[in-house]
Amino acid sequence: MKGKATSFDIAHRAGVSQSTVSRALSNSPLVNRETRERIQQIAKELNYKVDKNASNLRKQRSSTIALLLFEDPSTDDSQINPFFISILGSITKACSAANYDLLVSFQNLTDDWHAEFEDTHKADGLILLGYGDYLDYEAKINQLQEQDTHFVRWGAADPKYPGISVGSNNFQGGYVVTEHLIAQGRTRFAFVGEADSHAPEFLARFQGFTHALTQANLMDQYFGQFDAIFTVEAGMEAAIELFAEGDHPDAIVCASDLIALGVIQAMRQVGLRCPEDIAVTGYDNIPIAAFAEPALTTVQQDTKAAGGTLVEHILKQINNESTSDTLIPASLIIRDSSKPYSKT
Amino acid sequence: MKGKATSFDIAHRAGVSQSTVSRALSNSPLVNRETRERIQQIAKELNYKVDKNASNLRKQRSSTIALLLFEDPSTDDSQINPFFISILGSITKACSAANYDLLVSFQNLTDDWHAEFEDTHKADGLILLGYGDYLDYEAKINQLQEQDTHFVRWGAADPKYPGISVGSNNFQGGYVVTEHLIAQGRTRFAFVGEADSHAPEFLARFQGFTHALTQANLMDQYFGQFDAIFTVEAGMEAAIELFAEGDHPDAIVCASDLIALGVIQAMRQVGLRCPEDIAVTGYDNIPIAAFAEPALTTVQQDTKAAGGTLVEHILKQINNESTSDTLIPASLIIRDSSKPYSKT
DNA sequence: AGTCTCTATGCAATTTTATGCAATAGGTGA
DNA sequence: TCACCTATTGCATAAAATTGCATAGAGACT
Repeated sequence: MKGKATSFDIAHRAGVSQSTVSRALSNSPLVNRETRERIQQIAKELNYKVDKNASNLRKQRSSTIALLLFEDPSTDDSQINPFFISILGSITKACSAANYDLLVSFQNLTDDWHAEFEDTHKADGLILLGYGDYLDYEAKINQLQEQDTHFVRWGAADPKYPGISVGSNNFQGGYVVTEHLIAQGRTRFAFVGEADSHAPEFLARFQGFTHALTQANLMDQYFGQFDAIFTVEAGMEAAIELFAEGDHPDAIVCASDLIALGVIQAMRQVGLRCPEDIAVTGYDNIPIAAFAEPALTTVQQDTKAAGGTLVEHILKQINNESTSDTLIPASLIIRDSSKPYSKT
Repeated sequence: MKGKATSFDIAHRAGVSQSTVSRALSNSPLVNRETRERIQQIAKELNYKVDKNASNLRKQRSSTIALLLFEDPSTDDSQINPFFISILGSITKACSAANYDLLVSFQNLTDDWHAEFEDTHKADGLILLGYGDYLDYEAKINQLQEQDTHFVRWGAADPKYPGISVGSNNFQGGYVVTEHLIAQGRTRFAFVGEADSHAPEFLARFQGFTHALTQANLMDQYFGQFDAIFTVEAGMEAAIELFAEGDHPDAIVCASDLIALGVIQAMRQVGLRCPEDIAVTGYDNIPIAAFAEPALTTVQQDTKAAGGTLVEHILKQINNESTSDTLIPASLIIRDSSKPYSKT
């Protein structure tokens, strides 16, 4: 047999028309059960698979969604934020559960990605993943909206950007972990992590943090906030800067696990013990967190729900159902690094 | 304007035929420069993009490659092997550099993925990523070969499987790290990591390890090999088993960084110091390795070259050029966890 | 018997682009 | 002037599937 079999080949063998084959293979009730089974049998024998391009062209939909991952161009491939990886896993699974394919693209920011996927009919919708704030990001999001492209952003709802977003409740996460430390008897707090509009996630965690302190009347003992991007290295540097002040806090809330590990590393270098001298908490619950020394108290984002919700929202948009911004609750994971004084 | 513009719309505006538009947009020398520029100008104004499905259908190729990631189904989404993630990054970049799209799919092993992509014309070729040894894996690889599907496997060349493979030189990696430890004065070695056909990568590292020991005449002092899958937890458990023997080695070569971190953790629990009592090495150079306590000596696989080479091989196959198995050299990264006795 | 209904199937149009072949125009050389 | 060449453009078709509409045949009811 030359080349792949087409629906015409099957039609010929089954002695029916090609349209009947098409219907039979999509389990249409319009075709008699016996005929349908016979056709499906022949299709199996010939190893027939429907041609996605022809099918998509006719149907004017691709059953594919595109995942665009925006990363700080300064970080190299191996430095991809572990949280995004985890969410990528759950997105692929949610897609395949819905019988959608997934196109993945790491964007560098110069491309005209805004038209690259839906306009070409490569994908029916876009998932935008990454920490916001890029060159032209806002302008391109606006253009997506104008073009009626289906898209969902990962991140907090933000009036600056149009369209729907799905995000983790970073405010609540920052709040509960701080509340936990307060309950453990800590009183003098510092926060390590950028807390400005360039990193809205970190900012929200910081705001949850200060909200908890304010509620507990601990703002008068507040030690300060120290910038750090999401790496171990940045955490170490920030901690060194923090300790340079002579005095030190008794609890450090970090905006990510990697930062926390860096902070603990720096503490070890200056002879401070965790949690005896300073309790330290992270954020993300990366695989290593449970096995760090000490085991790291952290906040876990529900990546499974995140991926599933993102896909769900995109599918709803494709089907012209309405959606709205969604916040996914985060959960506190208590380990040794936040143990109270009394336990030492 | 209703719907997206097609090449007919442009033809109409430009007062030429649709075929001329098609040629002009692909920069064909068959069309007059002035006409071509006029057409491209109009296309830009109308925000026209070629319909990928129609184009693919006509051309009978998709300019897409599919990445199939096989993972142990027992691990959850967040446990994806960091090495694969890193390679994923370089694959996406290599693809976009070659103007190919990338479909990503995490396979559970029951699907008939072997026909799911190229037979449907969703992709022109397949990259198979993951540790081998799955249900029906061999049978399906054979079927791919029979169907003349273009594919490249990640992993060592293995006569059991047909087709081309690209892999990291794990034998050499295991060899150089062991050689390094020997040069540091270590003599009594243990290996932690599975070393059987279920984990061919680990096995090759182990074989490089024993080769170095044999060459240095240290096999009579060989302490033993202890099974562990690639997690921190498995490393801890293996180490506990190892220490249960009463005696201990002075160097432990681990099959992955996470295992090594688990081993160091277990050492700390039984009061053994690294590197003073036992030198420990990892494999993969994950982001945390440089900041572990002590900083971990490890072997780095060149993921950038890996992704690029995988893509290159697939593209060659698609263009009917010949390719052959490729081994990518690994490089040793020396840090504190392998310091010699004398330094203590 | 005539008509009506219902089911199953076939026919033909449609989706958009790429491309082999034909055609046209304008110029050149004999 | 005719034949021919070259450069450009248009025509028609093919790629493989989906789907609205038409219709054949069977059975039912009047």
